[in-house]
Formats: sequence, structure tokens, C-alpha cells
Amino acid sequence: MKVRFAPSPTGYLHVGGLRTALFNYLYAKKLGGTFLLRIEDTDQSRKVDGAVENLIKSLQWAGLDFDEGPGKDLGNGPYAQSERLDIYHNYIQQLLDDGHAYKCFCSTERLTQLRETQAAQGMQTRYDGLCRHMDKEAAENRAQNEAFVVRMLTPETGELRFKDEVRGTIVYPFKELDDQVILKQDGFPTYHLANVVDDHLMGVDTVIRGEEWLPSTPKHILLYQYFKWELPTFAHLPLLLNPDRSKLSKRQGDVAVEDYRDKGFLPDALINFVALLGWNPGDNREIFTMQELSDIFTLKRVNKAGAVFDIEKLNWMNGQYIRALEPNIYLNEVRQHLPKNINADTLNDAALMAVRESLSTWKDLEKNLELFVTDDFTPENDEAKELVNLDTSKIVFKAFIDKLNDVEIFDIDGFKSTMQAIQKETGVKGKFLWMPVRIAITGHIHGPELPLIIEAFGKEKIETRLKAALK
RNA sequence: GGUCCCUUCGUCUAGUGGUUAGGACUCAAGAUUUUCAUUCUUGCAACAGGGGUUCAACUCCCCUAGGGAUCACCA
Repeated sequence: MKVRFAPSPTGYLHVGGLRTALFNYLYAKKLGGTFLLRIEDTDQSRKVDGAVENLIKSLQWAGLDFDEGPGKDLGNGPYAQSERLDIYHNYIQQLLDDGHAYKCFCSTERLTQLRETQAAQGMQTRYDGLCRHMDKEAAENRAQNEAFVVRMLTPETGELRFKDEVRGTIVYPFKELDDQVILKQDGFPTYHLANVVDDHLMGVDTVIRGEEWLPSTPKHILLYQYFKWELPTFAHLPLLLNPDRSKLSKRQGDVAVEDYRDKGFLPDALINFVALLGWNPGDNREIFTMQELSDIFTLKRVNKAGAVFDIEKLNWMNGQYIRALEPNIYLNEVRQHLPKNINADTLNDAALMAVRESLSTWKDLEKNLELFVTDDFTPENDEAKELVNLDTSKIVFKAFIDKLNDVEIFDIDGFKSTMQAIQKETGVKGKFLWMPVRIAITGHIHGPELPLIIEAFGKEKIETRLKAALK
């Protein structure tokens, strides 16, 4: 069993592409098959430097390693279509010889004009077949010194019916099919031809791709029939949508996988989130490792309707992942995702642990960590000022300073019992006991749990700030 | 516009003829007797509409409406 992910190198990996790649990957792992990566770079005008490297990097970041593809030749390479031109030419010639394709000399201008008049008349825009029945010999002669493209011949009547694993049987009337160009003037094949030839030659037997390919699937099937090749299984995935339900696109938010990486999302969380878009396990579980996903993945549970990419839920899920990290892994990750303006040396592990529960993404580190790196601890507003200046607060501060030499203050349980002791001594309790201490040492009304702050701050810092608050 | 696909809470979804239509995110309230957060509890919130079929339809069929994709010498 072999599946493939066949993106065109546009410069980055789209999250929709990530979802397609993921489903292919999961399906291959589930069935013990091969996950192949092929680069569909037949459009020279859209070449982007470094796009392939970037694509592979994003795939790897997400944990989707391919078994076969660029750099991993299993005997079916090369895996970039721009390096397979001779192969395509052979098959196109075969189609020509068999009468399943013909050379077309129509100019771009004529075709554009044709489309315009058709559109103006409310007609379907399609090739009018001018070169379709041209004498073969005449065509060969013209081809000697005229530019041409090759079009595949499509039946004029009848219908094509095929089975889609997620949608069931789909029927297209042949008259809807245009004589698709399969070889461009520049000598490159179009997607349709290259895709079919490669899938066959590379042994791909299951095609899992986005729904946008559904309308061109009949053309691909026709090609398989012309070549007398065995048809692969098709499964068209529902689209990922913008909040307005149009196809997920730039302008309405981030679509590149690297954008999500840069915004501080964990690869596992992104994968988990995207897996649940258009697929579900059939029970109420929502958090899955890659292994769990591949164990239970099945095309039968893929939905038909498009799914809105809801960033709110991704945020929530990412927070779940951050909180579920083993402490040492968490610490290591945080240090790698520290904002540039924060010096890692100024932060101890206790401070990093203190902010963990308030993180949704690594990007939240900056604002949450601020109180641990700043020297400013003046009360943030009038309410805060009032609380530190209360008579009872001063009493609490004094009592606290007296106990500063007890080491156990600085661990969580020790601090709690110290506070209880102070409560007993001073009679101050609740909000009036805790808040003044918080504000005196951080300046803020809100923040992580006080014991965690105390642990992270250490004696010296607390002493100076408490003494300052007494004045 | 033609063709094809789709339609359960705002969003992601469960559901396969008989259910108080379930879960999750978001939002609201409460609790965790220090805040925010976390966590927990509770709550708000949906079968697009109309016809059939059936003792019985969210579930099956038809129509309508709405949404989407696609109609390139781009993938």
C-alpha cells in the first residue's frame, strides 16, 4: 500500500496541506504502507527558491517523516517532476500515437477571446475543438515550425462514474469535460498528466487529496483508462475553511505551518487539532498522540463537509499540551522559546514553572514572565497602592521580614505554613494577608500563585521590596 | 452561469428509524475560602425549509433554499 503527498513548492506548507499530508501519513502508518513525498513543480513561472527545503522542514517539524521521496530514493525517483520530463514525453507520445491526444496550435489570444465570448453569452467556457480533427500528417508538418500544446481527447457523450472513499459514487457527464491540455508549450506537462503518470509509475494505489481536486478526477481517470492502468482508490478530503466558510486562505489569518510554529504552537498540538478537522475517532476523546491517531485512523470516519479552522480551540488545545509536558521537557522547551528581549540567565526554573498554567502558546511567555525580569515593583494602580499602605499590611510585612531567615519559607509548603503563622500572629487574614504581600513584591494585583513567586524570587529580592513597602 | 460536492449548538463534532439529540471550544455563573490563570461543577446554545415513506423520522426518498469547490498552456 502506498500513499503520497504531492505539493507544489510555493514557498511554504499550507495548513490545509498539512492536514492532507497528515491523513496520508496516518493511513500509511495504520496499514503499514509507504508514505511518499513528490514535488509537483511543473509550473516554471511559480518557482520559488528554497521552497522544497522549506516544505520538508515544515513536514519534519510537524513530525511527518516520509518514507520515500527527495533524498530517499526507493528506486522510483527522481521525485521532482521537473526532473522527469523525458518520462512524460514518452507517455504523451503514446497517447498521441493511440489517438487519445492531439496537437493544438491555437494561440493563447484566440483561446482567451474564445472564453470571453463564451462567458459573455452565458455559455460554459471551454475549448471549441478547432484542432481536434486536424489531419494527423498536417499537424505533424505544422509542428515542425509552429508552437503547440497537446490536449487529451475526451468523449463527447456518456458519463463517467467513480467511487470516492469519503463521498461514495460520483457521476460526471463527459460533455462537461474539456479537452485538457496535458503538455504545455514550454515542454512541461500539466499537473493532470504528470500526476497520473507518476502515481502509476511510483506505485501509488491510494490517492488522498483535497476536495478541490474532485472536479478534475474524471480527467485523471480517463488518463488511467487510456493507458490501461489500474485505477487507484480515491478519497477527497473536505476543505479547511475560513471563519466565513470560504476556502482557507491568506488574508484571513495565518495559513503557513511555519507561522504557527513562530506563534508558539507545539507541533503535537497543531497535528492533534488539524486531525480533528474533518475526522473524528467516533468517541469523546480529543487529545491524541501521533501514534494513537495512526492506530485508530480510518477513511470511513472522514467527514464530507468543510471544517472551519477555529483558532480559539487550537489555543486551548495548545495550552493543554503545554501543561501536559514533563517538567524537565517543559523547562527545556521554554528556554528555547524565550522572547529575544529576555535574558535566560536572569530566570530560574521556579519562575518558568510559575507561569506554566497561564500559557496558551509560547508567545504568552513574554508578558507572563515580565514580573520576574523587571526591577520595577511599584504598585500598578491606586487600588494596589491602597492595599500596600494599609496599617494591617505594614504589620504583615514586618512579621514576614522577621521570618525571612527561615529557609523553609522559600518552598511552597513552607511558605504556606509561614503565612498561616503570620495570620495567627497578626490576626490579618484572607485577601488582606495575601494581596499586600503580592503587591509589595511584584507591584501587580494579578499574577501566578504567590508561593511560586516567592520560590522564584528568593530572599534578597523579597527583603528589599518588603522593606521598601514599609516606608 | 454550467457541473459536482455539502448542510446537527457561533465553531469542531457524536448520532445510522423510537435518545431528555451527547461531547469539546467559546461565553456565563459558582466552587477551589489571595488575584489572574489552571482545575472542577452547572448553565446558555443545534437537527436549513417543505413535501413524502413509515405506527414512528435528525436519521430513508424527492423538491426548494443556502454554502462551497471547480470550469487555465496554476497546482
